Amino acid sequence: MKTREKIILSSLELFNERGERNVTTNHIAAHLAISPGNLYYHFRNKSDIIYEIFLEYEKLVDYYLDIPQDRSLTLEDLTFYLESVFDGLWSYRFFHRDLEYLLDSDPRLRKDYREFTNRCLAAISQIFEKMSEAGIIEPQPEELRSAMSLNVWLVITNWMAFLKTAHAADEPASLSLTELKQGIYQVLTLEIPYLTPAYRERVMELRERYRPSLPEPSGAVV
Amino acid sequence: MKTREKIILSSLELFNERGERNVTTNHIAAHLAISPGNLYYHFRNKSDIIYEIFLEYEKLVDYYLDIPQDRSLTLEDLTFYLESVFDGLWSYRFFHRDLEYLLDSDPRLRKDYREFTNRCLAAISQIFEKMSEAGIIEPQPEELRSAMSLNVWLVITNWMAFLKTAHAADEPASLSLTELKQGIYQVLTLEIPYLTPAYRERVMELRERYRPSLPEPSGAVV
DNA sequence: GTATTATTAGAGTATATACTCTAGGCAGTC
DNA sequence: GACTGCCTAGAGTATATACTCTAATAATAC
Repeated sequence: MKTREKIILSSLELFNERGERNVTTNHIAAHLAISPGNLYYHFRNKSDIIYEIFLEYEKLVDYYLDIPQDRSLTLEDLTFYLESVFDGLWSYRFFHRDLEYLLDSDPRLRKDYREFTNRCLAAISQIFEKMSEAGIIEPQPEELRSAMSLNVWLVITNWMAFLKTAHAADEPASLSLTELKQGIYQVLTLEIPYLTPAYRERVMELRERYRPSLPEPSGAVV
Repeated sequence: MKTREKIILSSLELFNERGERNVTTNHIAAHLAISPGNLYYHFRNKSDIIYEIFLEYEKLVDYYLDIPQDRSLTLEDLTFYLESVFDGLWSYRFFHRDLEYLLDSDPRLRKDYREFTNRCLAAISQIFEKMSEAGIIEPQPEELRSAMSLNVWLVITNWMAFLKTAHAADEPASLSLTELKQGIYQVLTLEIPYLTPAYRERVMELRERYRPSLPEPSGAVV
């Protein structure tokens, strides 16, 4: 593997594990057993590494959220979208953690991320539309659909932060993909009241599959 | 005003403006025109300042979310809760921005914040319960109510990050309390399907008051 | 083989950051 | 007026961090 690629992979790994703020370029070089000079031969600065990682993340999610226009959606499609999005969140989980700082330090990233968000929101809205076409949920006025899509986005992008901060374990790193996917349970909760009678039961079963196992982080009230 | 108190106020101000990560103890001292030594006479370290600020934040929100047990809730109560919570978020807006890092660097804060989250979730759930008692929303099973409460929490705590990252303006600081309160619109969106016929119209009017003015940040799809 | 280009090592640097240390001022009190 | 306790100044420090520079090595082209 090329050094450049190795740098990206290692950076992602370290960022995910320890948080971008806690990972220096020297750490990355040390982790790869290469010299700092070598790292800076391949990347002008830390921001550039992060930007490259973002481009990969963006590509992945755009790929997942490519909604077929020639056919209607099935429940399997919905499951795929949800699973994929949370897989993506997991693989690039450092990103949302320090998002604001990252966008403040790189105007390029800020612009791209803003457009990325808008694409995601449009995709979510489109999924809702096609779900109502498919008779899974009741049709909703445009305005409501777009507000709902935004809520879905907020729940998805904030679910990990919630887990990490509300988690009972004291070790911050102890977070699994399984727990992350309980976010799907939360997203499906948003859709419950809009389900058609024809699909209600099947979606509720789907949702049940992601129910947090006890002790659930949200339930335990002190 | 005592120096100690001035340090807390100035720190909060600077943290909110520039983000905790971009504000050093030296900045704080300089901003107050006191010496670093003086600052460290009053606080052992930066974490201690942040912890004190959190205690104030916690106290404020706990005060806002003190649900009266001897009477039922009105729409005015609901409005008050929503307005207050977003006021609180605004006043301590630096906090959620760097939350994960802050909790990782201070176990005391991690523990307290976890309990704080649980209290908030319990309060939201209680508000839902009392709203159904008051005939504002239809009663829901415990399980659904708790999942909904969590979604409300996720939307509330992530709304500001969304604004800051999806905002069209390039200046990161250009965010107003008014925009922040459009989060109320999003929260009320969550409740729409559960409204009773008796209250539906009034709540929809309330929601309308917080509708984002065009160009709305979420709507403009690229 | 030789010239050229791409890659790498590793020491080094300017700056920043959290925090320390010592000396001293000032207000009250006897 | 000197003692005491609280507060403050400001120079200083150890460490970290992002990044640079030079020289050497490996790969490739001719």
